[in-house]
Amino acid sequence: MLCPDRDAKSPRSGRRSTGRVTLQDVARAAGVSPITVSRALRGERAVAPELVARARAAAESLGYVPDPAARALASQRSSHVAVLIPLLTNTLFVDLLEAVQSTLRTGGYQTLIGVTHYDPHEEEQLLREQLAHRPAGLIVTGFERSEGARTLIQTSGVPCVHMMEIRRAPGVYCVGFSQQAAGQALTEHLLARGARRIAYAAAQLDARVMQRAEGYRRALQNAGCYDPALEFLWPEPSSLALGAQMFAHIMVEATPDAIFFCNDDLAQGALMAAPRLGISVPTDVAVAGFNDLPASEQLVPSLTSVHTPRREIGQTAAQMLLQLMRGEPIESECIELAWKVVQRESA
Amino acid sequence: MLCPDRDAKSPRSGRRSTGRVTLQDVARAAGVSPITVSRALRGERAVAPELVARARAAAESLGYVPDPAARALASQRSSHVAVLIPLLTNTLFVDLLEAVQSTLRTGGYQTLIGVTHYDPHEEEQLLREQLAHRPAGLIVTGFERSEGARTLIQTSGVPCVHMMEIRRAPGVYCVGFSQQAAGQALTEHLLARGARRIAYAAAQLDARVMQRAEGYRRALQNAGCYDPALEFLWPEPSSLALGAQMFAHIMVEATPDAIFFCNDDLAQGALMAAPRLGISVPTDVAVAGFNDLPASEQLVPSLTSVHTPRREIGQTAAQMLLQLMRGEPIESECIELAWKVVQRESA
DNA sequence: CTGAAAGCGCTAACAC
DNA sequence: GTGTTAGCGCTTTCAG
Repeated sequence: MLCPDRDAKSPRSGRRSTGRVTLQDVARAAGVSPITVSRALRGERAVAPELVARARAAAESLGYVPDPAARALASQRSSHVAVLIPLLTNTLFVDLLEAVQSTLRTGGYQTLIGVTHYDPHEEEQLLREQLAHRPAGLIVTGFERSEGARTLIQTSGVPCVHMMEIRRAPGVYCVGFSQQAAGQALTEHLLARGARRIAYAAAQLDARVMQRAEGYRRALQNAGCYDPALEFLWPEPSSLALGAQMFAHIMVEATPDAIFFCNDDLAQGALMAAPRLGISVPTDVAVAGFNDLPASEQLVPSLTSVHTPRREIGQTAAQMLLQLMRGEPIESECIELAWKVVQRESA
Repeated sequence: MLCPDRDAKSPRSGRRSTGRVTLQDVARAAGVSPITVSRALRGERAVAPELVARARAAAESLGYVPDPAARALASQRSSHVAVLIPLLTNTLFVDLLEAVQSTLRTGGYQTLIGVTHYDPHEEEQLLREQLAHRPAGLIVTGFERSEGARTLIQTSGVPCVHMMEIRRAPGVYCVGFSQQAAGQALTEHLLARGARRIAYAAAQLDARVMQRAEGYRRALQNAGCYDPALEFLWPEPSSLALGAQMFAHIMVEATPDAIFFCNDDLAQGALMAAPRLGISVPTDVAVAGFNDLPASEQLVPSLTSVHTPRREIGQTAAQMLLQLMRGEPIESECIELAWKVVQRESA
């Protein structure tokens, strides 16, 4: 079964034979040329249905598996997609990654992860490494990056899709939503519920956080109750513990009647810490995380959050990239997904 | 600067030139043969220091980046490492992944993720796909897998390191700790604190959960207070919500004086739900998650947990794999890392 | 619609 | 220590 006459033609036989079942072996078994098998298996160009069947059968019976390295070398394109995300410690990005990964897998692509830690320098370095591997595609988070990184992406010629933010520009592919609009909507929702002193609690301060802050500001300015003293922008990394800390600080310093936490971590930490802090959250304090806060609505009288379609963003971005990589036409370069404000009252 | 006489020797010139800077270009610039540059850059075999310097300089000035596909094809080994984990929704595995990924990166390897969803069939399928890419190494979680998967790993010849569990056997590489011993120690700790009716709350029921349960059982049997009615083994996937549900159920059905949750998720969910459930956790109820529960000790009088060195496991496993891939000698095939029981009293 | 030839860029094997 | 030669397994190009 194993390539009986593999060395028939090479005089200094089998010098580097790897024991792998090759296209050549399949071709011999199917009684056609290697290139025909290649085309048949890839479904590229037109091949007589009968030959396709024979090729497939032969490949199947020999257990043929194409060698990705050889394929990449010959075609100048690999089956890898590099995905760059800021952190793995934030469930938002993990959810995105998971959705991206599983969608790409169905398309036959492997996912290479890169964690930037919100560091432009590290992102650029990572991009350089990843692009050296000639990935078939690239998925990055947001638009905030170094000039060098931008150039690397552009000149690489590798199709790239941006997640989480949207920007309408020619040749820019993105899937996300308007962070600012979402922030504004959430704030308006709190206003509509009667809150007036709404604090904004943010950490990390990446681009998206600041866009949400801008939405918050506009909503309050429109309502005539913007107060800079209610903005708490802390640069350190977001975490549950920091959320608890900020919550304690804000409740004491600012006596707000609602708090808009810029993300889940902070909100969740605040909610969990509340009992210990002895701060009995008054009925009119709403805590608003930016996404879904699992199982924590019990801790406060009311909880407002914006449900953002994380998994859908990851999936849609991956699908768009698949189309790009396959050279298929794209309907829209920029897909804006819907989020919604969700209000939950404690039971 | 760009390969001036690239087509000098090929009659039907430039048929498929890719514009990439190749080893050939560097060799020309350095005035040596390609293979010498290759060896110099890889630090393989002995090359005259002077030539090494010239090669490096030329590579640097031309901006040469080795082509991984060509390298993989020629050498039959890629620079990819496949990492298989059960879930991305559990922080344990995310932490492991993060540690593995960053350690591998320092060694020049790329991480390919595979999520098995605790499904042996899916794992086998994934393994098949991943191994087709001839990864340089493989990292998997635990030892519980299908016979087919085991065979795939063995016959692939790809070095493989197991995380999280330990098993001393020739040719088996692993980094982890004894789940059973940890479970037993935690239970004994609770016993020492005076608890007698200790419930075991578990979900998912993978191998590691059951090993911890076995430790729990032994500790209670030794103490003469094992009661099967206190074991709650629910097969559904673990989550915060499930933790809340189990907590309510257990407190009503079993009136325990301590609960050993088999993992963080369940414990955290229980802690968060407690206030709403109206179950004022009595002073003598200890809730023990299996790992670190961030910022939640405030919710119960006392919290016992086992701190397992997740990041250290990931890092150590990756380091071991790096040694294996480089053909370096390994001191120990099986590394057992230390965990510790941590007791925190509410302030 | 099918095939022959020619590499993709690199490294293993062997000589010198 | 260095170079020569011959591929790794696939796909592109160009002819039929």
